[in-house]
Amino acid sequence: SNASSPPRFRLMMSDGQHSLTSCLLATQLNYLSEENLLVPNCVCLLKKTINNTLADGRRVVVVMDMDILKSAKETGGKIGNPTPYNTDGSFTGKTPMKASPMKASAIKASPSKGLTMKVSPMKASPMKANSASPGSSAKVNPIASLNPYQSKWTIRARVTNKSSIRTWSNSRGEGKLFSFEIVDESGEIRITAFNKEVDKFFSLVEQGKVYYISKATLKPANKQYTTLKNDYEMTLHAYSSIVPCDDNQSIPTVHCDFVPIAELENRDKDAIIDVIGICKSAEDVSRITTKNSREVSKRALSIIDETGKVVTVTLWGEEAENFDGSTQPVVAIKGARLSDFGGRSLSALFSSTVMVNPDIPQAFRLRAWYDREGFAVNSQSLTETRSAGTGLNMNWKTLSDIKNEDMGHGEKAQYFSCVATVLYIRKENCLYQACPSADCNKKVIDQQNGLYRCEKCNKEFPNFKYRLLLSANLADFGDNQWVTCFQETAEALLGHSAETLGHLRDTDEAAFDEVFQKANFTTHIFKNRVKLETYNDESRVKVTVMEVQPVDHREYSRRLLQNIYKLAR
DNA sequence: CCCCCCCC
Repeated sequence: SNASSPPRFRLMMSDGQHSLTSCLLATQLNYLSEENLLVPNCVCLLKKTINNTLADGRRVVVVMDMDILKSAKETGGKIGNPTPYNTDGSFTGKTPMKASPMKASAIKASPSKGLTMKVSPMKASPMKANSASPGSSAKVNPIASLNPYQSKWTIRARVTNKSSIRTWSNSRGEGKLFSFEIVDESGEIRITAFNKEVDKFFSLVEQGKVYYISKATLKPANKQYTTLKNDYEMTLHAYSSIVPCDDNQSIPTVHCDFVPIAELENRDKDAIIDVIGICKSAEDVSRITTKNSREVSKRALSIIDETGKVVTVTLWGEEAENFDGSTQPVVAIKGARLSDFGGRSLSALFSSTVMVNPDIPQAFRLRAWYDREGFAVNSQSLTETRSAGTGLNMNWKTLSDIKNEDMGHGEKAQYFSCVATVLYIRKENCLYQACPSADCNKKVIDQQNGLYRCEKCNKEFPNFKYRLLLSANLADFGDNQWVTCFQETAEALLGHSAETLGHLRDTDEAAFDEVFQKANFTTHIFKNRVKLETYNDESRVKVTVMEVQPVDHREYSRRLLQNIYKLAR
């Protein structure tokens, strides 16, 4: 080899009828090991290497691919006379080597004349375990044996994860693609189809089915983008072949290593894990804008398993849009990523497989457990959520609890949620004229000259804005409670803006009254702050409504059932 | 030839 160029190795090879002297790059030489003596097109004998890399005394019989021979030819190898060697490296003196009949195939030698080369393959031993399926002349190669230096192979594998069609547009062009993952007994690999191959193969390739696949291009996988255990990935091209296979008993189906939810606390951030649980509750789907200003749908689920722990899982895109959690299905995800958001949470990736009510024993076990007792367990979530959302980590109280538990008597204010019905809302003094400055809500003084003075801003304005400050009496089955609602919560309760109400009060008293009538006896979820306040030596518990939300009756009923269940045992 | 894995 030349010191200034990448090291090359001179090889002498023979297929039994022809011999070849070739130069290979060191990287190609790495393939010359026992593990890949697999491709039957050509039997070659590695006589010696100049470098010490393989100079460990071994003589290696290498079964190589046509493309290697071809590229070897182009890089300086030359076809010579037959020079057969025994597998121990000794010269037989005869031709050809142990030959089995097989139809000849041709290679084109570039650049000029076509060159036909007969091949008489020797059956390499690793192939025997994967002999051809009945009625097929194709030999089946293990996925693990594939590499870019051999192209004559056929694999038989099951589709474990199929993407939807995606388009791209960048400086290098635009197009569409889809990809899928396949598995056989030996390993797994990702396959990508572009443009025309998308049209040709997208509908043929189905999740879970088994296919014979051949004539695709292998290239190194970018490990940055894949968690599959393969150094290569596959690209389909015009001549690629994908043929459905019915004889699929031996091909493994998707295998999951489900991690119990409670166990997620001990796993590392960014771990890729499989998880299964009952979807206890699901958010509505929502649209968010990413940092790269892309719009995407998302939906968070809360899933629970036999450990009694709950974790939030986020689905994205179509998966989020199509998910229906209303029947509390079993959800299994292969390859979800563990994040540390909110303590511990999970996110589905593009490479994840999301299965709803999968036909697997773990799913049936979970279903039985949940319907029998799981629904009522005092579950704890690994994911702390600040928003109302799931209703799993809410501090639910009845109104009588406020008094019985002396809520708000401590140093800090306490927060609780309740389901309660409006008994009465005071109309009197519910609206005030406030400073029109954006961040100031101070009550203004009517100067009676068309101007309104704000003491806080120390300014006079020709206008004011209406703001709401409601006193309302709420009741549940056990007690009632006076609460205060400021602007936003008051607007939510009354269903009108402060501005509208102010205008109504000034112009149409009957309509104004009706708004209050309508709000009476409505039931909501109230999220409240409670604090004991002392004014003029008189202490009273003050409850302020922070949020008013509609009752999710399904979720509320479940909670009631759960409470009944707890009382009953 | 893609390679986006996001948000709170």
